[in-house]
Amino acid sequence: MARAPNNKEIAALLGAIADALEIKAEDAFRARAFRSGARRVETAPVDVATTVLEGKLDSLPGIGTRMGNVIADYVKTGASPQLEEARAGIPAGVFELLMIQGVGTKTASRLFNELEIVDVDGLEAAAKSGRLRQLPGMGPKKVQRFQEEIARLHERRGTFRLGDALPEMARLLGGLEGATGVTAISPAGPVRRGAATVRGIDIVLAATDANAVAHALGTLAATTETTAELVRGETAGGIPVTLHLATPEDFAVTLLRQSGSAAHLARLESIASEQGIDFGAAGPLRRGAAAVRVATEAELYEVLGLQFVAAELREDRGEVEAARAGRLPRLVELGDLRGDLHAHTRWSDGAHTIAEMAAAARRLGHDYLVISDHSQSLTVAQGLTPERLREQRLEVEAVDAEFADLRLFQGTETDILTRGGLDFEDAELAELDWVTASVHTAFQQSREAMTARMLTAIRNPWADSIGHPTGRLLNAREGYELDTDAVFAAAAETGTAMEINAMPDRLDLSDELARRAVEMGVDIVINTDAHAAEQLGLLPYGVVTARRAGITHEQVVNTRDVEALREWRRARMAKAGL
DNA sequence: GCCGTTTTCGGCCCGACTGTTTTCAGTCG
Repeated sequence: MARAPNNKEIAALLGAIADALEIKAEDAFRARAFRSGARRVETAPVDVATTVLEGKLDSLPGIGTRMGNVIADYVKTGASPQLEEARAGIPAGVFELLMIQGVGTKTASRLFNELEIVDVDGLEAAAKSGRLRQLPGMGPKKVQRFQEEIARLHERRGTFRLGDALPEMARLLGGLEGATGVTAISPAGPVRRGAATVRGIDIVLAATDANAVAHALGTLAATTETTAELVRGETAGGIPVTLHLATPEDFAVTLLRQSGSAAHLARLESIASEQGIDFGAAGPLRRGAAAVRVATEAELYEVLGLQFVAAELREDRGEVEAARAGRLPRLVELGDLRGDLHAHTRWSDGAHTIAEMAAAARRLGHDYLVISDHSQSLTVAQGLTPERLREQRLEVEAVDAEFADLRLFQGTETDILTRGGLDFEDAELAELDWVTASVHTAFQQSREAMTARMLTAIRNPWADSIGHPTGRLLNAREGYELDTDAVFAAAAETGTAMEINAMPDRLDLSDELARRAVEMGVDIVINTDAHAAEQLGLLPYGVVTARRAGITHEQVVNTRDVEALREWRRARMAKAGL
């Protein structure tokens, strides 16, 4: 590991050891110690790697000498002999079973020990054959749920989150741009379009020498194939990489072709053919025998009689028609955002202090930052009681006074309770500058119950916005069942904003739901939900999602400056009768 | 494995929810 693992990664290690120990079921208390250690590390108010290396274990309750050594080994070498030891004797596929929602270590252990199931495929077969029902406690609903979950697992096999692919893309671009003979380089494919999950990384290069490019890629990733037109490889994290080579003359058209999507390109092709232009599979566009040369993608769209279509829009969701009619809007850009309305601190489950978060927001050039820690019902995140909320206000005000050019506001990310109530009294909410309301519990409620719960929250006059409205975790958990149209209709009526949560493991609202929301007249907020200072820098993921939804800066509440933001809120409250 | 001692062992233990039960086991945030 090039850099020291962060708390989340260390927590994942301790959790993985706990998994292995629980599956072995030899010493439940030892397993529990690792489990609680993982939890403590995840919510530790300090950088655990540093703390352990400095020998300051005393400041980490639940982490003793032995677990300290586990962490130290991992931090120093990037590997964990203790994890290997704990896993010894259990097939790797058994741990894959834990990725299925509803399968914990107890079930995985029984599947392995009693049914000799060693991987997801084995579980699928046992579910299908009915053999699974032999296990006591394994009723029809569980079997059906497992089958649904396995189907989802198959779907996302080979897909990677944008949050994992984009940093790799940036690293590759940096390493390739100086390679011999490379005169132009650009991101392409679904990563360029900002898709929430992708199957690979595509890059287009104007380059003369495929072998030189392959050599350069070899220093950055494992190269697997080289031809005159492309070089393939795979990153250390297993993400397939394709480098598409073009001549300098054909760079723009190759970039367009390799940026996709297939559906968007098919629409362009048919427009081109109306004009007697052959799109072709490679090389320049042709009109009859003559090559149609274009220097940029913008020129290419112009030749076709279209406005330039931003890469994020190229999904054939009406953008071609809009481009033809000259109706494409100017999409929201990162530079339009003036602040972040959703961030956590050590007061609940964040890693940094209010002052550290404020300093990071200032470095990003934000005009304002809302401190929005969890509310008391979320005990696992050390949510704030009304008393602690009042105490926190003093600290927010004190830190705010230290920053001349950043306004610090106190908000909350209040839980939406199971019946839709918020986790603070009206009088307490009235003291806050911004209220985000989010669902964190009882995800399994029926569609009707969840929709009613959400509508109640939206109609609460104190709720300014709904955080991560569907609760999805990319490649990990489906969102809860929800009638999103009913939710958006209510939000449009009350003026409650819907969040595009920029956390790369959420991107919630999705691009498609965000598009639907603005069509229905809902205002959008783009927030990071940062739990650490560096995560305040994740706003671009939210912006790209908003752009895919065709959203403009007017539709995003936090493109407003402090005064206009206050005005937006006053207007919303007035409408709510406050 | 951690902790706190009645100081080197013995106790440790989230709560809501679901599905399968008929009083509870397992999962999960």
